Amino acid sequence: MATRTRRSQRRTEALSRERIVGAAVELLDAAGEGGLTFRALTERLSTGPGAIYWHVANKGELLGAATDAVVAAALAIEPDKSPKTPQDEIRAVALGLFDAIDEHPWLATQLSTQFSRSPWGSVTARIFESIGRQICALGVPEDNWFTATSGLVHYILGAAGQNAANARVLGPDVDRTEFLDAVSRAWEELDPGDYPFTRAVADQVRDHDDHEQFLAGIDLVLTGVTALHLPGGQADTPPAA
Amino acid sequence: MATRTRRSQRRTEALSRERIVGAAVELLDAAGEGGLTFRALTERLSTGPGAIYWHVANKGELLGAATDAVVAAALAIEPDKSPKTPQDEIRAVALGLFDAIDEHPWLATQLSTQFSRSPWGSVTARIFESIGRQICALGVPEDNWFTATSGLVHYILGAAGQNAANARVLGPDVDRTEFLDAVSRAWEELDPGDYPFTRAVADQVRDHDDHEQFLAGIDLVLTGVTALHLPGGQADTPPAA
DNA sequence: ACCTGAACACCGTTCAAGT
DNA sequence: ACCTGAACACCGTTCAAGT
Repeated sequence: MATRTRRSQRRTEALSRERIVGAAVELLDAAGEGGLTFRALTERLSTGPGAIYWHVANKGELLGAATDAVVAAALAIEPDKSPKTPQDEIRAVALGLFDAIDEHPWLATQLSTQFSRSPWGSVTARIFESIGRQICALGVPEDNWFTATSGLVHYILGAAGQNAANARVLGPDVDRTEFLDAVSRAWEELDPGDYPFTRAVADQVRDHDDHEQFLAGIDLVLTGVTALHLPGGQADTPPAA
Repeated sequence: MATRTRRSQRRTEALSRERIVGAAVELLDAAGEGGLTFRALTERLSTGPGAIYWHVANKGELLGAATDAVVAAALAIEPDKSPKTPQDEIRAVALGLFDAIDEHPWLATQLSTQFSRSPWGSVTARIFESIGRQICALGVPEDNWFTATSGLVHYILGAAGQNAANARVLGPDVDRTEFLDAVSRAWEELDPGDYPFTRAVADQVRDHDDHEQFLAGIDLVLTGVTALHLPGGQADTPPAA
């Protein structure tokens, strides 16, 4: 408690939507979803709630704007190292999102919510589009475009979100290997009768690299995507009888 | 407004954790995450907040218990029609979750949260385990068990969640095809320069069957899972150069 | 046009007190 | 052991009033 937040704000600096969104991101980063409060926001910006409501419709819109800002920055990084395969392009976008969610764990929930509330609005549309284009470039037949793209996006968001959540379960400074060790031990103590699989998989958790694990999942889905339209593989012909 | 909730409660019936969880599920179903309130709960059960806190530690625990109850019911349905392939088994579990989330949309957020907060606790562990066993039965090499299983689980939760959210975007009685039509049209009106892919995929959205689409995604991942360990396919050997 | 800040209707949670 | 209900510290949001 009594954590001094910076008072550096020149109170003369004009209030703007951007400044509000920036402060919102800072609060979310510092204390998660619960940290974004109109009281905290007014204190940090040294104004009253009315001032904020003049620039922003409500808390929901503010959350959306914060999400937009962070994701847009993450997707914009990519410079133009020209010759890349569609797979590499997909991995780059996926890793960009993975790292953004890792830095801003609140993004995971927010993106899922926003993605489902209005898929064609704002950021989520850009994510869908950028993955979709590569699916298309991969030579996937048009019938499978939608399935393949949304499959990938769901995996990316889900896996990245879980990783971020794992990272924050304990304090920010807990040793990663120490934490994974604890998880692994917890799994190993499960009832052997009820959880044989989870127990067997326990040490795979212990020493896995986050990025590697994440990319392995991407490749898994990509393998499925490309295998589907090879001779003998149709969407309606499941992988085995 | 002024929606009459049932007053049928015999006030003499003893308060119990089960009865509280049951009421919580009803409130969540009726009005979503925001509908679960200690005031609403006390009214429905005709008690005070103190009584509820005697049976339940806090709101988080109550949400967890509600999630547990609903998912356990969904996974328990499966009778023993004996001979099934692992794929069929996976599809059955996936569809069970899909339908449960469709009936109780709040489950999506809740499961993701719970899944990441403590993967080894309660329901999420059971989901992971039941999918994992089939992955194992599929002959996937042990190295890929964890990746394959969590990939599938993420897809299932993500896709089911999005479907449920879509279903509730408009009122519960809006025609499905009418809604999909609106989405499709919205996509078609996107900027052709920025969103060529999304526009191209717009009519695939218009006439898709939810279950079919969902299962196609499952098969896509399953194809990847099984293809990985065929001759020539290793986890570290991405689907194309 | 932009900002102030008191006020409103909520929320989760606690706790002395009852039975 | 189980329940009551007033009270506390918080929310998001509004709005008359100022500049």
